[in-house]
Amino acid sequence: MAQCDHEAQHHLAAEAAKTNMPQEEDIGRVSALFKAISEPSRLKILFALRQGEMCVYHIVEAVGGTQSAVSHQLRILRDSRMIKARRDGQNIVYSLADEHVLAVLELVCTHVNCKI
Amino acid sequence: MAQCDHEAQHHLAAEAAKTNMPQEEDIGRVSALFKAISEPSRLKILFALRQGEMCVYHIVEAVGGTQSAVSHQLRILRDSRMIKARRDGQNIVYSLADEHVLAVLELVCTHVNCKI
DNA sequence: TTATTATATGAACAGTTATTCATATATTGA
DNA sequence: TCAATATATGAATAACTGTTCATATAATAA
Repeated sequence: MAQCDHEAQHHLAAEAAKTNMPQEEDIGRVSALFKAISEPSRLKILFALRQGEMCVYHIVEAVGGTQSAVSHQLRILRDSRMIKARRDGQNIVYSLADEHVLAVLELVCTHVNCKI
Repeated sequence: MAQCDHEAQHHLAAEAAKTNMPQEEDIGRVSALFKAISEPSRLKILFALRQGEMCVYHIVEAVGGTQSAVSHQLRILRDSRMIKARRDGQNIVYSLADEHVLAVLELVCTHVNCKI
């Protein structure tokens, strides 16, 4: 049993936390979203797409790495709805899914004090 | 070579992306930050701490799991500066590091609610 | 149709990470 | 001092993830 000096206060907070804890499913969705943008290669792709939509070839040109690796990462970003894709002839053109993506990126950059 | 219909436009975007790509070090810092909050167990801890500061025992009460596992996750969150700790007698009391943490959580929750 | 180009994907391997278990450290009270 | 409590941590293991390689799919042109 906990015997801390703030037993009553912390217990209330813990109870409130349990009450307000998002559903397991939502926790999973949010963590999946964070996970999608927690790898340097994927983060670079997102930063690159701030400049506008690009097909795979130019994304590879912008971020480096092999076409295969970039394709795999694009798939993950797409599955987690960070980016969207449309076919245009032989090419698939990718772009950021919506303004929330950019907002999250910039907010976190502020948090870590890095200039973008 | 890329032969897409938007060669000129995409090439410009790719060049701009390379020019504006954050330093490798900053990419690493941002992705590390996302990684810290991309696991369900850590995310639950952050959601719990929205209710206010808590000692380890009550965090365990709020999010479940073993004391050891929670302590390991607290360490990761602390190292990545998502939470801060202070000793209070026998207890270590944890709280969210600053308002950015909450802001990021809520922004992403909004994003998830809008989409998916 | 076949050849070429652009992109995607399955499998395997290497590197990473979360949990458990046992134990260590630190504080308090007797 | 010793015992009890609260928290942290090292090691081991299992699960997960990113990349590479080879190949598949899809669109276009000849």
